[in-house]
Amino acid sequence: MNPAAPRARRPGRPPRPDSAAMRERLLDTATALFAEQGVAATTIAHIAARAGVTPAMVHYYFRNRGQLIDAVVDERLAPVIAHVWEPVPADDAVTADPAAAARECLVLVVQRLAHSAAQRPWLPPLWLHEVVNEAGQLRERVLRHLPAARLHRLTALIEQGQRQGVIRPGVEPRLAVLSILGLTLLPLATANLWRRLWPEGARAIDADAIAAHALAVLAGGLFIPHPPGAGGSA
Amino acid sequence: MNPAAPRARRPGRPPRPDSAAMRERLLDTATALFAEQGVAATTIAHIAARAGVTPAMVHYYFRNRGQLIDAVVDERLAPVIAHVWEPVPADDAVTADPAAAARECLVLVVQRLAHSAAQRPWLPPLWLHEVVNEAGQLRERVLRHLPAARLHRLTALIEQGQRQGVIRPGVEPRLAVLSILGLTLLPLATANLWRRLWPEGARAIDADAIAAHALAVLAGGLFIPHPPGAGGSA
Amino acid sequence: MNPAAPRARRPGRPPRPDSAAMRERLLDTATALFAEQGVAATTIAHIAARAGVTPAMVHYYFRNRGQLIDAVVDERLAPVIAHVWEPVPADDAVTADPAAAARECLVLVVQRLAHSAAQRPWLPPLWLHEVVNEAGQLRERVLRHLPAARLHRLTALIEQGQRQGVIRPGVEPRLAVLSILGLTLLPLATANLWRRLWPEGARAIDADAIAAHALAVLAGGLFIPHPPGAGGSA
Amino acid sequence: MNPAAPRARRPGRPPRPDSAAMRERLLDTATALFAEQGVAATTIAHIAARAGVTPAMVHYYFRNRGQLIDAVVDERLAPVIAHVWEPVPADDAVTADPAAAARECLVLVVQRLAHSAAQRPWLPPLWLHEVVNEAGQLRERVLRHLPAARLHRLTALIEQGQRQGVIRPGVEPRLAVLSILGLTLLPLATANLWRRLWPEGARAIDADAIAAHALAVLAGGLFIPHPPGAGGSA
DNA sequence: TATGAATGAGTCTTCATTCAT
DNA sequence: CATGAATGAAGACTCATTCAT
Repeated sequence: MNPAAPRARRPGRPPRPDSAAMRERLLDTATALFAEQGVAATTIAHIAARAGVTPAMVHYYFRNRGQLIDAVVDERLAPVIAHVWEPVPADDAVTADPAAAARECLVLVVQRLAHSAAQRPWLPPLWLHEVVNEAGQLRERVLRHLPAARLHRLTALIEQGQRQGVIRPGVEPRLAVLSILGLTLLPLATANLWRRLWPEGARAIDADAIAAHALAVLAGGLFIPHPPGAGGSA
Repeated sequence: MNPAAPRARRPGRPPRPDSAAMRERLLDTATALFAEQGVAATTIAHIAARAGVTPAMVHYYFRNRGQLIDAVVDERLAPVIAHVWEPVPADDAVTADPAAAARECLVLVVQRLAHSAAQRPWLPPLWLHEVVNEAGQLRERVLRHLPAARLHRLTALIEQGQRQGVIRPGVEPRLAVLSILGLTLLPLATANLWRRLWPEGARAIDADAIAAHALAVLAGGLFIPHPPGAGGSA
Repeated sequence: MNPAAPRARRPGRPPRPDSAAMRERLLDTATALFAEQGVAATTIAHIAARAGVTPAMVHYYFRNRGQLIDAVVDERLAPVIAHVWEPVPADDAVTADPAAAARECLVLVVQRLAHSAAQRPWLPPLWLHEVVNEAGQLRERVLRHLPAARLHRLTALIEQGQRQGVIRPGVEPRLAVLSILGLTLLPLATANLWRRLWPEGARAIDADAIAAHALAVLAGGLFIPHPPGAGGSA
Repeated sequence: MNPAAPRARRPGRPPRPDSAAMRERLLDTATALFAEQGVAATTIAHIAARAGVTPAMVHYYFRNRGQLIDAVVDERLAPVIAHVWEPVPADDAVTADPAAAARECLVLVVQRLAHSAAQRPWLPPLWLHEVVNEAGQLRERVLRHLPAARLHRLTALIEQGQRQGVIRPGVEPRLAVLSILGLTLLPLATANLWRRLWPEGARAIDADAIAAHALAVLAGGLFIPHPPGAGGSA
């Protein structure tokens, strides 16, 4: 992350900056721009300009636009996805207390998500872009990297907990995963947008705060049940 | 060099009825395509082709790309935004039971959101696009239409409720609005994407189901507090 | 053929020169350049420049390079091919004197070929290019326009004549068609090249001379049989 | 600014044996590709790829594209041209029977041509390409290697024969050379193209067959003069 | 009201070529 | 001897926009 260094060189001819490093740099630049502007709106020339190289060089490292996008997915997005969902077991082992297991996964996933996003500012916007945009250029490529087994597992845990009566009946288990994403990625992606709506002086809302809020809502909702006897919600 | 001048219609007199209908048609087409493909990826030619007219005609009705986008925001997005948040009072009147008021607003907003989205499939994707995309072409224009006062009001209600001890302490009031959006728009926008992940036969997840789930989570979280009377969650 | 006219206009904005005429002009220009430089070496920009328009306009009339090439084949080459070979009957009717019929066809075809080439200087080079170049960009497209039935017919006539003993035994009927082309197109295509090899003052070799020479050779070869009555040659 | 200077090998000393072999290999590859695809359509990268080396290496052996083309002409085409026309004497010695001399040359030239082409499949297409293409990249370079004296000599022989009344009057002496080329190179270059037009089973037309046919036509034309007393042809 | 014709600017991509190693 | 890295120039093609009709 020392963007100045490579460019501070004499205009003449910079020393060969170790090919692999250049590749990584281009990949970082592309990922960041994809997140900032959207994939469709990001041209090769943009990426090259920000990385301080010629457009032809981007083609030199990534034969064409499609392969550049592939590389971003495979080498940037996929690893994070794998990391975030890793706490959810992929197998179908029977569990005595599925709700407890689910809650545990949930906490870890949300924390990893928030942590990853804090380090990789491109993650939330890029994800929302692709999850959302029907014609998103990363969508199909990202889908191949979704840990379907783990997502199913988490859904199943919640379903079982619901049958045991420890997961709220109004909850739709299949939406649980989306709720996690919605409660974390959307705030993370728009943090500096919504900040405008509140007085500047206010305490900032960082990734930890977002994770805490998401976990609080997921765990117990916004409202505290009416003291004695009263049920939960609408 | 004021390119609009020579052919500008006088502002008062709208084109004849047919013409107005055509305008609406183009606007609908543009909105739909923006939602499907993203604004950046949608060309004037696309819109014209789908509407069965020439590209030149799109320019005839909307002097240029920018004004077309403006029109989409002003005449399609803005009204829905206004409608959805209308249940939240814009004034700062003091309320005895802010949490109850918040809960009421919340229910209505989520329902209106789900209902609007059910009728306007372009709403969720378009919204997520703009909220998210740092350089989204609708972003700034949409921001001008956000009912800041109402959003502040809802936030304030929750804040007050929290001070009264009836809103869960872990909750960050300023994220409440985002939680609403995240729990509804994300599932709505990706309904047919996530559907792929679950067996086909399963009960479909429609707008009502999404609203119900969102409300359940917002109201009481996923989990039912263990022993009767005991506190909520972590 | 008044290339100056359309371009003599004020640089400002030429009147709309009747779209169909413009298309023809571009087609002519493309055909000429293809013949002069080869298809592969002719860029859209070349064509546009020579026609005095912008490259974008060539794309306006011919969606892309492929369709431009198609148009050249379909609207320029194909008609000439059809015209040249029209004298050869396409059917398989039995003929009493096949050699006489063949000779008749041959004369007409060579004359039409020479005549067409005289009017369309692009014909010989373009043809040789495509017939020859294994990867010629017109090749496959031209092949679809070859009057296979007529070519077969001419071959058959010569074969029959050969069986009757009135066509020289050394002749390979299937090469007859190629001999026609070789004896006419090659000289036609290279007229101004070979001209350099001979003194300038000499009598020019025009299309008629080439046709006459080709017919003489085809009919009786270069040499006159030695003694009256004796056989032909080696 | 003489880019060649810094690395130019001294002209005298060739690189070591291996290196010379590589040069030959590259030359062969280039020649073959030029014939297959045309010079304009053949990139350095193509040549390198087929030869299994890097594009940079092609530049290493042939400073630039132009010199590679020069080498192809000088080291591949020129020797064949010289060999083919060698039977025609270059001097202007007086001959008693010019027609007989011409016929002798003709037979040898056609045979050498066919034989050379059989061994070097690139010869006919490459030749036709260059002879034909007004802007052919080999044209000017090949012209310098044409044995003008010999071609003139052959033309002169035929002219003399014609004055002696033993060469058919319809024949144009200056087209004789072209007739030779047209009757051999065109069939040779398009053998496998025209093959498609005839039933697969038929006897193949190889270089010998083409030579025989060409000689038959050149010697006596297609048709056998009408038996008694009759003159030649049309 | 509507559109066909036309274009400048910009996109992705390829290619010949150079140079340090 | 050989090549990976890098680039300027150019090619095909697209697009928003204009304008005369």
